[in-house]
This record gives sequence, C-alpha cells and structure tokens, in this order.
Amino acid sequence: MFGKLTKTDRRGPQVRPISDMRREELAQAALEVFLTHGAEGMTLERVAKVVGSSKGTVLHYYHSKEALLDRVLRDILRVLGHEARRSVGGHPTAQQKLGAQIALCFRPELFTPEYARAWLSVVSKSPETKGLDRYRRLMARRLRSNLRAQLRPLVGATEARPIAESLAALIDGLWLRRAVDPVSLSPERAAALAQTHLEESLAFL
Amino acid sequence: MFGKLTKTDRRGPQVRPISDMRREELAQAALEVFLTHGAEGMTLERVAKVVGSSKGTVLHYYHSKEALLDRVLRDILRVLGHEARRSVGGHPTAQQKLGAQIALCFRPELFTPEYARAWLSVVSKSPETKGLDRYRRLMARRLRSNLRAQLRPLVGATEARPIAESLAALIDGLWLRRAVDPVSLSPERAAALAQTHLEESLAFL
DNA sequence: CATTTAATTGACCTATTGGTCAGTAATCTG
DNA sequence: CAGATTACTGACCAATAGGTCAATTAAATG
Repeated sequence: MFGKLTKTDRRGPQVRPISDMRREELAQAALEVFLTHGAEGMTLERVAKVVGSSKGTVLHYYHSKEALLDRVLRDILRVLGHEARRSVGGHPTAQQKLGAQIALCFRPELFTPEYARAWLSVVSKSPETKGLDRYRRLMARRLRSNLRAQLRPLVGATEARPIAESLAALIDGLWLRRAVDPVSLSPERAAALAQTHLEESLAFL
Repeated sequence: MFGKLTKTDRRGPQVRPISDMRREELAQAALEVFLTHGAEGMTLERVAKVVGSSKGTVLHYYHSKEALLDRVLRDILRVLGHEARRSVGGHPTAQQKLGAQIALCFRPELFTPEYARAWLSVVSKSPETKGLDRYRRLMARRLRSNLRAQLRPLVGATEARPIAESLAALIDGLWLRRAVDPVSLSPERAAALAQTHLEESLAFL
C-alpha cells in the first residue's frame, strides 16, 4: 500500500534502521487489529493487510504470532502503567488516590467497547495460553495491589484485603459487561457504581 | 466403545425410540466436553470420542455443532432455572430470597472452575455468535431481574436498580476470577464477598 | 556499477474443524 | 427370510491459521 521504506524516511532524533521503523509500524497495526478483533482475531493476514503487506512480511519482523502479541500487550501494559503513575501519584491522600485509580479504570477513552472486548479475549484465552496468562496476571495483580496499598492506611491491613478483592471483582464485572453489552453501561455510570461500592465499604467500618 | 443400542435397551416408563436415547447420550457427552473444554473446545470429534463413536454419528443426530451446543445450553439453563425456583422460592422474606439467590450463585457444586471456565467461554464468544449471545442475555437478564425483584420491596424501585446492577457485576467478576484463577477464591469466600456487598448496600440507605 | 545485504512475496505445508455424502452394517418389520 | 429403515463410518471437502522457504526485488555500499 505504501511500498517499501527507504533510509531517507528516517525520522526522530535517533537514526534508526528502517527495519526498526517497520517493526514499529507493524506493532501499531497489530495493536489496531488486536483492539478490533481480540487476541485470537489478531491474525497475521489482518495485520499484514493494515500495512498493505503480506503475512510473510509480518513473520519477517516477528518470528511468530506469539511474539507479535507479546509486543502488543507489552506496549499496552507500559502505557497503562505510565498513566496509573501519572494519574494516581498526583494526589496526596489515600482517598484521592483510590478515587483516581477507579476513575482511571473507567476513563472514557479506556473503558471502550473495543478495549473491553480485547481485554475479555485475553482473559478468556489465558487459562490455555501461557503467554496470555502472564499478562492477565500482571494486570490483575497490579490493580489489586494498588488498591490494597491505598486501602491499608485507611482501614488497616486485615480489612484492606477483602475490600480490594471485592472492588477488583466489581471492576472486572463492569468491564465484562462493557465488553458484551456496551450500550447499556456508560463509563460514568460504571465509575459511579465502583465509587459507591468503595464508599459503602469504607463507611461500614 | 459400547456398540449400537437396541430397542431392548429401552428404559424408563415411556418407551422411547433408540434414536432419542442416543440423542440423550450425545447431549450428555456434549455437556461433559463443554464443561471441560468450553464452547469452542467442544468439538464434534471430542464429543464423538466420549461415546466411542465418530463425528459423523454426532452430526447424524444433531445437524450442526450449533444445534448440539444449543441443546447443551438449553439443558443447563433449564436445570439452573429449576434450582433457582426451588431454592429461592422456598424462603418467605425478600431478604432471605436475596440471600438464597446469592448462595445459589456460589454453591460449591456450581461455582466450580469447570463451570466458570465454560461460562466465561460463552460470554467471551457471545459478541460474535448469535446463538451464544442469546443464552448469555438470558442468563444475565434472569439474574438481574431476580435480584431487582427482591430488592424492590426493600429499597424501592429507584434504588433497586443500581444495587442489582452492582451486585450482578460483582457476581460476574467473582465468576471470572474463579474461571482464571480457581485456587485463589473458594466458593465460601466468594459468597461472603457478595453477601457483604449486599448488606452494605442495604445498610447505606 | 557490481556486489552484497535486506525486504518482500507467494506458493506451499500442516493442523484443526465443521460439514457432506455415499456406502456399509445393523436392526426392524411384514 | 426379505426388504425397508435406521445407524454408523470413513473418506473427502472447504475454510482458516500459523508457519517455512526459495525466489524475487529493492536498497545500500565499496
């Protein structure tokens, strides 16, 4: 679709070999396909078509589909982690951090039907795929431990755990609903339900 | 494995043609495979192997995989509906009905890793499969409307909805966790988390 | 410009899976 | 027992998907 890249196409401060640029381009395309079709639906053909190339080219840069999916998930997780630090870390009190963490989970640009479906595809295939399971665990652990860490100073270590678990499960359930029935649950409503649950849990002690 | 059935094998009060018996047998086998491998993993070969037969035989009784899966899901839903009426209907007060409904969701013989994985496989494939989506909607609607119906007399119609939605999402989240990380969440603990959430929601009004 | 190096393609392979179909074997029925 | 019906099998087909590879084309380089 765009033909080959030449070294004169190099951009940015660092001069990078065109092979790296192509790799980036493919990773970008793979992300796009992953978000619209999920982990399974991210076929090599589809990715190739996005960059106007062929399956063989994709495999030239990523030696397997697993490697490509790995790259995609790594990228997503990196961005998510960055956003979490930026968004949660900006607040001084534990309450505010908790609120920010929940708000992040339901930010309209993140809590989309596409993201939700892609997430669900990873979760549901993870029990039978070593690679996917790793990322699912990472995501789940990160969320739960963040919640627990902010809850501890408020309710103590023993109470923090069940509250964090309950809240994490509620968030998962809301994401699941967003994946399968997108129109019936807006980001705002989902966030409100999670915030309410948190408040009630805290008020109950 | 067992050879063909003959009419002398007929059992039960009603005399049924052997074809119906074979159909039952296949449905039973399909359920078994469905619970261990999920909707996608329920291949015709696997089902055939369970009854010691061939793929062709399965298709002789169910004209497509969709029809067989339909039968399996219909059976599950029927049993579940029956259990719900028996278990929830036995209690006089709305509170008790709600408690029974939650308890049913986490009954140890139902809240198993197998059931949870199978459920998750249905949910995650439902957006792209008309047949599965129908059953997912049925399950979800049934749970939500049951919860809402019991909540209404306690908290009024306007408050019943968000509480039911939140509780349903929490239940989904706990099932999801049971599917992907079975050992970390016992039926008792899951039930306790859901019951607590309900109590806190009710206490807050 | 010629040679080396890298990028790209498309044909091909293997496996899986749902499904078709004709032929065969078992069973039933008059 | 003979013919009709039913059950069953296994070969075959088409589609999909990941992956291999040799040949081709483009680009970089001395």
